[in-house]
Amino acid sequence: MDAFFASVELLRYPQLKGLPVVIGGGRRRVDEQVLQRYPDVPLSRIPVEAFPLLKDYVGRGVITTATYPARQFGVGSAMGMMKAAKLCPQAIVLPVDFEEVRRFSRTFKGVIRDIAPLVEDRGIDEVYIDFTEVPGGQRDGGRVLARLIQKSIHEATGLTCSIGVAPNKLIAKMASEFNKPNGISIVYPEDVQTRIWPLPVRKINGIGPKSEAKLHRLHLHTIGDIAAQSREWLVDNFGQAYGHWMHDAAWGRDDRPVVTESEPVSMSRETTFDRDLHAVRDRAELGAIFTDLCTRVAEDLRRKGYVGKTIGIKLRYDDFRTATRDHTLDHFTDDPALIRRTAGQCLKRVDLAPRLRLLGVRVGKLARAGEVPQAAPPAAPLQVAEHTPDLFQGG
DNA sequence: TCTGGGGTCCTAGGACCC
DNA sequence: TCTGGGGTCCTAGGACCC
Repeated sequence: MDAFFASVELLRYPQLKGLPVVIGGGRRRVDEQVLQRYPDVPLSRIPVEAFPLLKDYVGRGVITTATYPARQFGVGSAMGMMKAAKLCPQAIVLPVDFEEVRRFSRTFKGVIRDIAPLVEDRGIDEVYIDFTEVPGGQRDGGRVLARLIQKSIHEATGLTCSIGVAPNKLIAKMASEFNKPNGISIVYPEDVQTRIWPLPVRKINGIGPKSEAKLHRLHLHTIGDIAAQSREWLVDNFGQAYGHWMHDAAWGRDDRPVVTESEPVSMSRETTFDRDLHAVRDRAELGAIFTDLCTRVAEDLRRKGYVGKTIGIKLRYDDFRTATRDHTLDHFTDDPALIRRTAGQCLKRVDLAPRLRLLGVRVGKLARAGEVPQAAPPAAPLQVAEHTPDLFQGG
């Protein structure tokens, strides 16, 4: 989907079309205060001047999506709001409305499944679609079906998307970016040398900032540069698994199937604080946040019908270092109190001297609630000795 | 003025078992 | 008396993706 989060907001506020708009930020919903000044005005009639600007933003958020006009200023996904404010202070800022975005996500995926049933979820705004057996899926290299999907999504949602059609997922993903927004791009196997090799290495889905930097140090900049290396050389420099994968990727080889169903591996909740907190000095505040995170993961588990065995915590220190600890129980649970107690024990195994900027709670080793061997004993006997208050509790 | 939140997968060492 | 070899699980960290 093209600039998905932003496009969803533009449906509500069409008066912002053509303007630089960024979506993102933390919990400071500046917009609500501003927009509440117009209680009886339809959303689409609220004057543009009333919307909050990036230059007035305060907080630790990052940008989730920027409209194309905003991107002209160099702002984009994952950029800190404060940095973006320097590049484009006049941009309008809106918070993420997850419920609304999820609603549109379900709608567009439903439209696609009605046309082509083999769909793999790739997050809220992306899917892989297997065209192979869809009637008409081969006409004009897939362009006819791609157009039909675009048209159907637009009719159902008013939103545009970009589609890449290729022999495999790896190339299709790259192709989908060739004609953004509202574009279609067909890449045939014989096009790899002319259309893929000139691209920067970072365009390969699976090469991130770290690998890019290492490739640059080795004087490899384009995908063609990687393809020119021997498999052995890549294995020597990047290890067995990654080296082989990189060689295949550079040659456009990818045999991963489109996976239509999958089970979750873990569920987690985490939060970055407005200001860094100290385990001792801000104990009460941290304790409340910690308990809330545990409660929310437990709610997520119950709502979705899962139980988990491994309870973990995640801390981020003021210098951005991350620490994780986890503990595997001998039975499955979705009990918030047990999650809280177990996570509390994990807390005792990390350094709590530096200030913290983030706290998270994770439950892994999931199983469907109905399919575990035996029901979790409600008052599971976590050893009495272990059941001493953790740092965020008591007193 | 740094850098969200929710995920997956991989690696590597150690425990433990046969 | 000198250290096998394979497998699985647990834990911590990290790369990467949307």
